[in-house]
Amino acid sequence: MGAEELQTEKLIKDKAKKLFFQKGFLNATTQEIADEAGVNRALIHYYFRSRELMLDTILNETLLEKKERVRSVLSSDLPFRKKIAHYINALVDYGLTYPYLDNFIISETARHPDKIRAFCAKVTSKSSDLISEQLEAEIKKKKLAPISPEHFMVNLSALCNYPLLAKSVLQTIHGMTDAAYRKFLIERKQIIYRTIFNEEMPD
Amino acid sequence: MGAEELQTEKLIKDKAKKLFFQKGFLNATTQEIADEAGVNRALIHYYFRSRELMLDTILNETLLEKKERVRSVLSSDLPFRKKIAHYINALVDYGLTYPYLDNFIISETARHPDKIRAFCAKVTSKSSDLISEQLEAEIKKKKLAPISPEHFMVNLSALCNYPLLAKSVLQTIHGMTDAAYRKFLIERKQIIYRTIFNEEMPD
DNA sequence: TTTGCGTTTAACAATTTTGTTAAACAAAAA
DNA sequence: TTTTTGTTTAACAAAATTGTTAAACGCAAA
Repeated sequence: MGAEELQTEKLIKDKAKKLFFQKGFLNATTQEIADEAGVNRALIHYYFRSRELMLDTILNETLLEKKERVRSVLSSDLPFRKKIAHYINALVDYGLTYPYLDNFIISETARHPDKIRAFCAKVTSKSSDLISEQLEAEIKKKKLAPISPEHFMVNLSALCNYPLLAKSVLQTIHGMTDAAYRKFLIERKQIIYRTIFNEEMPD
Repeated sequence: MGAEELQTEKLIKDKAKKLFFQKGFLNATTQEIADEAGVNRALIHYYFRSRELMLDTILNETLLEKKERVRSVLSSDLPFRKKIAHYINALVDYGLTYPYLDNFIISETARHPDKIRAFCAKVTSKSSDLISEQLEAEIKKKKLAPISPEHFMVNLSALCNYPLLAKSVLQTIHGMTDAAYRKFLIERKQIIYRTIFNEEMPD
């Protein structure tokens, strides 16, 4: 296998990720992907056999990458609030590169419910488990109002991910440029922390 | 025009809404819609001319309906916190019937950015405007930490809508049945209110 | 009854999209 | 140089999807 193979294979995957996860073109055709990568459409079948297998491949890669980032934050031995601050940062930053990733997963799993289990095993190693002990401790110390780990994590995911998903809509409603929306999302890191903890975010 | 026409036209629209907004089949074909409605596929073209025009129609209807519900809550003369409680209720309840509506809009607007303006004009009459005065008053009275109306509304939308969008994923991660997830969503109404206001939700 | 009109269907046509294959090509090995 | 191996392309085939049309159907009015 020459170096070219790895290059073009990666090129195709990168361009596909761009179309699906960055631009949100959930129905991008093999032709559009090939055009984006500047190669012949047949190459997609040469490297991945079928459109579906290519989707599985890039989703797999991306989920594993995201999972690794998230896991390393949540399983670190930082104090609880610092850990959550890092988590918010990681989630929003990752979302800035692939804002439509969740959207893709949602529509993909709606069509192929059988794939959900496999996907979920990759996306989150039940992140609520990773923080449940520390969360309970906080609650016991009366530093936080009682809340289940599940609701706590869903709150966090929602606050971080939704504004990324809904980018085009929110941006239009509030009349923001791309730059302004980016700034809005960065601002949100603090907002989210404050919403969860009712205090300023540490750095 | 006979009563039949209105019946089948509505039947087709209802079944299409079910496929797109309830089941999340973003790529449902005209054939699938026809099958779901138990009619010949050509009827879709008879009533709506093309697949795209039908999508525009059902999305229009649904957004207007949702907008009306939301607007009537936010423009009522209830006290602020009661109003927000109603809003959370309305949003989650509506989401329970059409969990994938946002998802549909997101992917549709990603493909056809020109349509965003039209959609947004229907979905929200800048809901942040409807509450900004009351919000500022709350903040001035020190009953709430300072936050912009935009961030406040995005927080609310995120907390309400994301768990609906991500239903299949969250349900699988936490191993919930449909009934359990529904219960989880109902619970969330209180959770969301508490997350925003740090106090129990009134009824 | 039959005429007319809106509704529904089946069959067809056109387009889009995916998947296949044989040949051209390039670079390294014999 | 020739061969081999892997890469890329163009052309073709097959399938899926949308859109069109003429005819059948059902029912109400003449």
